[in-house]
Amino acid sequence: MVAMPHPTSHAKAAVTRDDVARLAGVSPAVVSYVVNGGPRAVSQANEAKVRQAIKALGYRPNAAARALALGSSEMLGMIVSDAMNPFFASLARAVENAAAERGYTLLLADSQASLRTERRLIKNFAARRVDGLFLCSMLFEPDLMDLEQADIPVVLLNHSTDLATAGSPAVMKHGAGDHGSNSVGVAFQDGARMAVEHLISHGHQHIGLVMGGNAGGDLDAREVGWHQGIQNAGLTPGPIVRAPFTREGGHRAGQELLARAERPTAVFVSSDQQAVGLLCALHEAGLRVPEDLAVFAFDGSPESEYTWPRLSTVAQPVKDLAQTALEALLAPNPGGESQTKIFPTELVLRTSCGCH
Amino acid sequence: MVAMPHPTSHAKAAVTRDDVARLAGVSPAVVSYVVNGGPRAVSQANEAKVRQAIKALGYRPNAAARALALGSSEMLGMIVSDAMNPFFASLARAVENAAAERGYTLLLADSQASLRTERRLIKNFAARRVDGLFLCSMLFEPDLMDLEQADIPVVLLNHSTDLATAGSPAVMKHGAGDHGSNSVGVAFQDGARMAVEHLISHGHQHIGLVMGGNAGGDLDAREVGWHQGIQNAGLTPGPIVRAPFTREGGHRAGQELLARAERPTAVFVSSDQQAVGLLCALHEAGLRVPEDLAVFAFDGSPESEYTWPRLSTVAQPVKDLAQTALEALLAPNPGGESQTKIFPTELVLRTSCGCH
DNA sequence: GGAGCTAATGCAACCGTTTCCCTCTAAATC
DNA sequence: GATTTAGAGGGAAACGGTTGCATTAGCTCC
Repeated sequence: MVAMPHPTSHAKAAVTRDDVARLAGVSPAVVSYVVNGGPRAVSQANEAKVRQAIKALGYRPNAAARALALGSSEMLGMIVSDAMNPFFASLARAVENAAAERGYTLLLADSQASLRTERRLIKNFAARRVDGLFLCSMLFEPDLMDLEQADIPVVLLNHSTDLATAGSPAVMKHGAGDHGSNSVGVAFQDGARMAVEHLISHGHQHIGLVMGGNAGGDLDAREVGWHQGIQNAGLTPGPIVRAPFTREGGHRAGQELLARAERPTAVFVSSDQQAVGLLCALHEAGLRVPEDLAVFAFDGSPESEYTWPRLSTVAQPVKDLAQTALEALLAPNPGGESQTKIFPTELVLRTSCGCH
Repeated sequence: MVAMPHPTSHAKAAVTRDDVARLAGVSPAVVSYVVNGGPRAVSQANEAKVRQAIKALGYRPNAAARALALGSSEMLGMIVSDAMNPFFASLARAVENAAAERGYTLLLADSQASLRTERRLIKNFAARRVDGLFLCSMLFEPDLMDLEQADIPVVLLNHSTDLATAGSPAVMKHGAGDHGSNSVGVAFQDGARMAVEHLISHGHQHIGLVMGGNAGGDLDAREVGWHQGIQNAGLTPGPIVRAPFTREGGHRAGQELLARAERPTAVFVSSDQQAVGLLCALHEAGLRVPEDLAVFAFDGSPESEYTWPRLSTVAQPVKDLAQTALEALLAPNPGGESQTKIFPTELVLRTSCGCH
């Protein structure tokens, strides 16, 4: 009787570079040169033999070994506070595409609005030696110790430390006083102000605000912009309702707004997602949008497009954001000083504000 | 003048296990034992010294080296066809949470409904030696060659190869004739049938269908269920409109539906996302939901909750799906034969169907 | 007091690549 | 024809962990 391999032992050892070398009749180094278009040239004859062996064996280089030797994982991390939010999802997609173009794999993680989770994820990414990290934190001063120690560059995405900046892509240089990481964002304040000005151009005099709360307790630039737009027009601010950055938050904000003694004729809402919830609450109360209450949202996420009515919103240039953030991450600034890049927003006029 | 380190040379080499060992005055092996609660015991005195050294140096084990030595990356991959779809986003979150509980990091990738991208991602995951892969492919027979060669287990998620199966979590054993990977899904057909039966219980006799198209060209089980529900009641099927699984697709489907000569009094829609677009089109045409046209959707994603009117939908048990898929991936079936686990769905009754 | 045991630890091989450095061959130059 | 030179390829040292095996010290038990 012939010795048979154990039936369940289908654990074929992975094909390694040495196997390829053996089959091709060359040294392991040559295989590496071929695979990477390596630092040294290889004769055409050998290159062909190697490629053939690779295909025959189904060889696939081990990324872990490569990362170890190279000191680079060719992975980038990204942490968002809510991956289920269509805006973050679209931002993540843009970043992933940009990264893929440069040969990087994006590790997307969702902190689920929890600081503990965020910290755990940062540690995890640091251990995995990602080559860089995009952070859409809720905190303005996230805990970057682990990253710094591991010497991993970070760019803060969608952070609005912006002070009134007008015009096109602004660049601000910071000193060493800052937390020392680059950040890329949009002009929250400008965008909000423009939205309010647009509502005013529709004749609204009494404009409320539905504002999400950030964990830091800092004043959100969108709120400042809203206020500014109203004051510039010599009007008095309408009611402010604070609620989480969720559909449910927006819904509750809507109910609360309607319970107030005096109802505004228009509201600016700090995110599309909240606006969706708000619209729902408005309809439930039998109100017409925009006739009884006009709505202007913020983000320009895909979900703003097919609500009822369709949401007018302040769109963030997601692709530019992603592209710029990637560049900032891959080419860390020379002087060691951190930069903040701020993009302008664009008004997307649909029906919820009264247009059309 | 004292020699100074070059100002830009802040490239502090990463702290390694050997550094820790040196500082703690023990051998590198002991450090490993402490970090992993390793295979061997360590004296309390030394453990304390090591932990202190780790903290002092900010040591963080290199995951690549660990993966290389261990032969396991402790990463799981997941590919979805559209990460911006709130349903997939919620599924991914559930999977990520389940994986994190077991110490795995989830690599989420978005094939963006492109087969070429899907193939590229699979190759990438195979190279990274993920310990397993969740696949929400659009194809019924995705190209798993790369995975098989790399001996990476796969589970197909949200695939509905289901033949009419009733009742609670069903398990079907397949022979070797199948593609040989496990799959976990929900009873699409049952769910759709239940939705139709519910619409019929509201008195509807003329029920249409808005159906997404899958790439495979196979008949979607939801369509079968819709048909079955109608036939069981002795009714004749309403119009069928086919459109992509997107909001825009749903919107166009709505316009097309209204352009038909005879309008149904209710529709079953194959996904929440399409239903959102459909609602928008209906409102634009001045129709009332559910009075003029009742709508029943499918998925139970978070976005169904705050539409106007709120969507009645067939909810998929996302958490169970994720949990089960993870277990199937981590504990590959013994006999080598693949299993298919199917979960029942649940009707979430809101207002779009006529309830409340 | 020596054999035998256990607990704690150190040594070194291995995981699969990348790449430096050296050797070897063959062609080009004088 | 000898010497230089470039082009190709091989050997082997990292990279930073894990872990089997050997070693040591400190016991107990006869």
